[in-house]
Amino acid sequence: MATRAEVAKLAGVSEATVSYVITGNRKISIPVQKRVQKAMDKLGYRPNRMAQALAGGKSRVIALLFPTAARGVAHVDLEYGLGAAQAAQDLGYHLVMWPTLDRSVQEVIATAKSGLLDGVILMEVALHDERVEQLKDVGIAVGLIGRTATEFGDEVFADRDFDTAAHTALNYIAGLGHKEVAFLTEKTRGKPVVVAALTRTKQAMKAAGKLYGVNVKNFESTTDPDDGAKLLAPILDEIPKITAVISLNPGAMVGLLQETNSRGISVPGRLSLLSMATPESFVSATSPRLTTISPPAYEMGDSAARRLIAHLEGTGVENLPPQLWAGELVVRETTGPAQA
Amino acid sequence: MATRAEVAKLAGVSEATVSYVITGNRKISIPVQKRVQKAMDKLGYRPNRMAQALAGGKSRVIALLFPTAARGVAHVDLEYGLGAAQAAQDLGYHLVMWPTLDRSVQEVIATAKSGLLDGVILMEVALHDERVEQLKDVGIAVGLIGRTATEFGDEVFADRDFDTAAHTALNYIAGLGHKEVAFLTEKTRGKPVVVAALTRTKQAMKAAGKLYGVNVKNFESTTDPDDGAKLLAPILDEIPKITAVISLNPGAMVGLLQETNSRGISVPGRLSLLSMATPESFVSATSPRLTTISPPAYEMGDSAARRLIAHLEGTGVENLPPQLWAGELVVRETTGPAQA
DNA sequence: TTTTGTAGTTTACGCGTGTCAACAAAAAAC
DNA sequence: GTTTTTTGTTGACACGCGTAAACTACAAAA
Repeated sequence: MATRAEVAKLAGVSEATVSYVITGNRKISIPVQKRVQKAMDKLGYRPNRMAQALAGGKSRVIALLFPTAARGVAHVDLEYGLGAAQAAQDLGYHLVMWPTLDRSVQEVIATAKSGLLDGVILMEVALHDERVEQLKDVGIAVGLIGRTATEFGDEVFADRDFDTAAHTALNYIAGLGHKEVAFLTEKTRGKPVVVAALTRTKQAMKAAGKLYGVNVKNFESTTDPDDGAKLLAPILDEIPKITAVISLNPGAMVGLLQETNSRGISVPGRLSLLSMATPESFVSATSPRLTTISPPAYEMGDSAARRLIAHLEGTGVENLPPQLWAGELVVRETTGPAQA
Repeated sequence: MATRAEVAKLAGVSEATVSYVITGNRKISIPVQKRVQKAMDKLGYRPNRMAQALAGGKSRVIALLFPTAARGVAHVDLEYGLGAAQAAQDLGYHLVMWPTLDRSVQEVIATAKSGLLDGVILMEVALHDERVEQLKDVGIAVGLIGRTATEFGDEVFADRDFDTAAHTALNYIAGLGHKEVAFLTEKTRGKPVVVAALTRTKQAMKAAGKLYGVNVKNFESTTDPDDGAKLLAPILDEIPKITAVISLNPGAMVGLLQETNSRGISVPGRLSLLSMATPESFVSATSPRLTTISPPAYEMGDSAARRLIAHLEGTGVENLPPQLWAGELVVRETTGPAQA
């Protein structure tokens, strides 16, 4: 653990010069730069991050909040996290995992005030998310995976492109001849948190339905597969002409799929199923395998982290990955032409 | 962001006294303690973690390595992470997510030398895992989820209790009258990393098989469900008397299950299926739902983190959660009596 | 009264860095 | 040749805390 002083002595320069070589905040002549670089290499020098953070007032650490209560923690959250963590590392930052049971940000704020955190990434964002205000009020930078009601502006976020996703879904479904479609969404258990994604998708589906001449009827369920299974009968009873189900609720969707199996309802013969939020790893377990339009979670995590860090560093928004992601339609075995 | 100096002035004591009140490393009279406490509360004081780390030589930050290459990152890894992160928070530590593509620890070592990391938790541990030596050689504390070949000693780890798991599995299976069992394990794609869990489970299954009078025949597959599906025919051809499959390979298991569905092989009539490593969230997608003995990943992450931190702080190993976890047998729909 | 002891508190410094203001040397302008 | 400007480098200090060593006050022992 060599220090700056040792590097300076070995290179025959002052400590300040070593610092400026590292940060590039002052012009240093090429020969001196080389001497310093050589000395650093020889000593295996790495600046002490704690000292950097203390002197510079920035820790270059961000936190990713995992809300563990409302609907549990899904595999998709892990992908967000891995994408964000990898991006952070690429940019010289680090990402700490921050599980929260109750969506409270008190501890996060305290930790940020203690200098450990420069910023926070939130998931499962509500349309009116008080966490965002609370954090911004005390001067903590916030990045979102998802988005509040605020229109673009200077918000730092990565989110699904709900409009495009809905259009892709209904264009595909309408193309197969389906006219009556059930749209399966989530009902939060316990504390009601209206996630922004839900509202936005509902709106987008409504609009896209009109555009493609498809009747979209909304159904709700918890994320418990058993609840999804119980929904099959009501859906078919209420509107017998329904020939397709599009779901934003992966848990309920697999339950519903299982129920079709056990009741001998042909998929995709009688009913086509399209999931808008099922992670790749999950699909392999379903049979028949679900047709999906899933958001690229890893890339969204990456984008959110890069945007937050760009915001922290005050660098521009050029060369950043996209803000909105529609996700690709992957046709598998649960969708087909509507019955005549 | 009040500082120690302000607290000291408000309380009418020296800065050192404030420090000692916080750390408890010197005896301070009760009245003074109360004055200081009151001053801290009034100012909303939080010690600056960067300064603490710099002065104290400890960052109280640990990293969790996510190996993203060999078999991808599974949901179980997220649970390890959440358990470890929560434990860390409870103990005043923080856990950074550290994805690694190639199992290299060079960057981790560099970061630890820079003072940001006090220790590291490794997953997917090999019997002879060079990462452990590399880290320990440079004085970085290591905790394991899993375990190397080293017998207990002073190793810091949480691992599955393979013997108990194997006994539970075979006791249950033998009790159903099965005599010939296929044991389905993982074949690493690409770089061959022999994960310790694999070796240990094989041994345990062998021993337990003898004990319960069950013939256990080993089969290998990648974690790709399609590969698992392809294994059904060979298994039934090679040893027609096989009536049960026990799997350590969740991916292959779901593929195999799907293959029984599509080939009309009755589960559990003709073949019973028992998975030893399928996360809860995954099970809900399978139909019929898999009987499992799964390790409690959250608790194992918790245990590993607590043990690593206890090691770092030099506190004893009393009051720590268990080191070995067998996991509970959850009987669902894929196991039943052996055919006569 | 002096000495010894002890509990409680403070002084003083180090941890390793970022960066401002000052400075020397070289180049440019006059 | 002198003054001004530019370029490159450095000394000095601040960041906020932990802690060893010194010190004070006061009680107990001699």
